[in-house]
Amino acid sequence: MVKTTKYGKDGVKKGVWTAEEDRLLISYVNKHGHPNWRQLPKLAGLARCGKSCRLRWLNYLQPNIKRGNFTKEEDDIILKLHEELGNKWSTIASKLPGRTDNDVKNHWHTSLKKKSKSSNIVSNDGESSKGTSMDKYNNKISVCEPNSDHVVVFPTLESFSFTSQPGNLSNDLMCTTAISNDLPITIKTSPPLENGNPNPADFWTDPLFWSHDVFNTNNLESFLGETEIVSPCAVWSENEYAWGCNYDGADIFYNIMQELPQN
DNA sequence: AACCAGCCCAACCGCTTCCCC
DNA sequence: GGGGGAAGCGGTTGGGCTGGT
Repeated sequence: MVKTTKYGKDGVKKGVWTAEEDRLLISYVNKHGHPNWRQLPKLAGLARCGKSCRLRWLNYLQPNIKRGNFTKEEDDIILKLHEELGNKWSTIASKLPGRTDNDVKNHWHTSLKKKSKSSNIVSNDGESSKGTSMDKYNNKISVCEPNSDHVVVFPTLESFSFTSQPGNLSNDLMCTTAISNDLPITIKTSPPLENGNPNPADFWTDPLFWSHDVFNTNNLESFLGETEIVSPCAVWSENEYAWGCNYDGADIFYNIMQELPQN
């Protein structure tokens, strides 16, 4: 940013706005509106370009601008919409009253991008999205279905077994998830296999690999004979693990979970 | 207290889209 | 249809702030 005041070769002022400039801009727009931004600075007595005036008004001076920290709800909306729309900041901002595209964009780059990175899902068509996090210290996995508000929280996560190194995919990569609550969740698990181990290669490519619906933990119990789901798991990178699940009839997700730091 | 690194965010730049003639 | 000007949009910059050493 040009925070110290500078002048362009055409005499146009750049840099941080002074209180007096703000006052002039507010006063003019309140009286006349802004039918023509290019003409506005001349008429308002400002040594700025129209673009600069427009930006200052839209991002800072117009009424009902909300300042201060983003709420958890706003964060969730941004994360969800960014997943659906990508960097369509103005569209995302339009869903958040009082927030500007610049606000949303800055907030994304300074805060949400990291959050988003720590909870990626890779779907079976190879595209990345977000929504899964693992907190093994608090025994929780959360799964957020792309393109919906639906979040499933697996309430207990009793054991993990990661036996391979980052980048490896082999038959000894297993994730054991024990569910004890009677929750209305749907999970597809791998069918019993001849050798007892799923093939991790299929895990990445075969959408039919997971074939059994389980509608609650009672069904799960009757299906598996025990309240334990064993699914293939890959060590994706340091502190990141991948596993697969499916619920509510949605397509197979290959979830990348980041191990959260212990509090 | 001084220095440094990383973060935050206001503002700019350049490209795209829209709209009017 | 197309040319030009205005507005909109997203990427990027960099000064100030803050927390750590």
